[in-house]
Amino acid sequence: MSNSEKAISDVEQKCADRGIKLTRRRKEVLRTLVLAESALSAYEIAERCNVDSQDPMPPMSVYRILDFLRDQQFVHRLETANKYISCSHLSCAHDHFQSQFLICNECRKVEEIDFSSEAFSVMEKAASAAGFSSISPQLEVRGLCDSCEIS
Amino acid sequence: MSNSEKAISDVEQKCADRGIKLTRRRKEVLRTLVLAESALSAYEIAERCNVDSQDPMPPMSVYRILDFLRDQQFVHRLETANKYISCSHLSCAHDHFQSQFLICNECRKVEEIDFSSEAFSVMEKAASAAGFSSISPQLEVRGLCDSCEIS
DNA sequence: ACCATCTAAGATATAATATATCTTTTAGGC
DNA sequence: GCCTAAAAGATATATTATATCTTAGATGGT
Repeated sequence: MSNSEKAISDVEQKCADRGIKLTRRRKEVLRTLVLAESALSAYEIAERCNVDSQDPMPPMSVYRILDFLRDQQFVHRLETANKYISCSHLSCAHDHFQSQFLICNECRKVEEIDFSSEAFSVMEKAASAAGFSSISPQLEVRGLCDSCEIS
Repeated sequence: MSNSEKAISDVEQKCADRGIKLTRRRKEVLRTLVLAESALSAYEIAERCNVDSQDPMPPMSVYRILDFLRDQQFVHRLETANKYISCSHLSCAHDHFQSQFLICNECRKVEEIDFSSEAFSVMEKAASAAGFSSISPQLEVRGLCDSCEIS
């Protein structure tokens, strides 16, 4: 089984465990994101679902389904890009509340990484000094990936 | 002179130094942002310019003017909010290439702060381990400001 | 198996944010 | 005053997103 199909069946299992349904439509959206080489907009997801498919996926359904998948942490929204990406931990057993993204400004490649807790606490300290707390663990950092840096 | 008017006249001076023009329209947009209690969308800026003004400011002009003001670092775009905010260093003599924002998820208050270079290098290290470099110094961190945290 | 109920999906309208492009006006240099 | 370049105006349209109402499908109780 491919990594992608494994991820999807792992999600299916998690849904069963949680007593929720990974319907055909939800699976279509999830699969599209798992197979995508980059983050996609909701309308791009709809388009891709509609290649080789009778029964078109309306963009509005994509939004509804993305809400569901995001609630379940199967999908993340990149706030700085207005795009969506599948979680890179679909097959992990543990919960992961952190999600830090590195986004290449050139080729739009996205890496989901885990900052050290040290890095996070440095941020929390800076925030707290400015009167902020309950800092969200989602962080989006833009830069250049190695291949784009060279060229 | 109020702080706001001082900021605007300092910008005027900087423009003169740089050989560029802070036109009446540009000043209107800048003043709106300097006076704003929070970040504003381009359309909100246009609306506010149009209160008590003959000669309406079209939203499309706001976008053009925002491009100019952002090029000059007088204004920043909050990528996670699709809104614009005046730079908090309008009256500073030094350049400031860093801009980190703390955004309150509750009341939308925004603080522009300077992370320590230590904090930044921790981030750079994590990024570099994942194959990213040339990390942008703009960072948007969401959380709760002190007053919203209490309530 | 039938119906009641609840959830998901479909359909439609419209809001909010943003870009592209072409024309007109304005400001400055000569 | 005239020419040029920059700024502003005007218009069309693309992109992202929310709201709402209706229909279909799955689930559970009897």
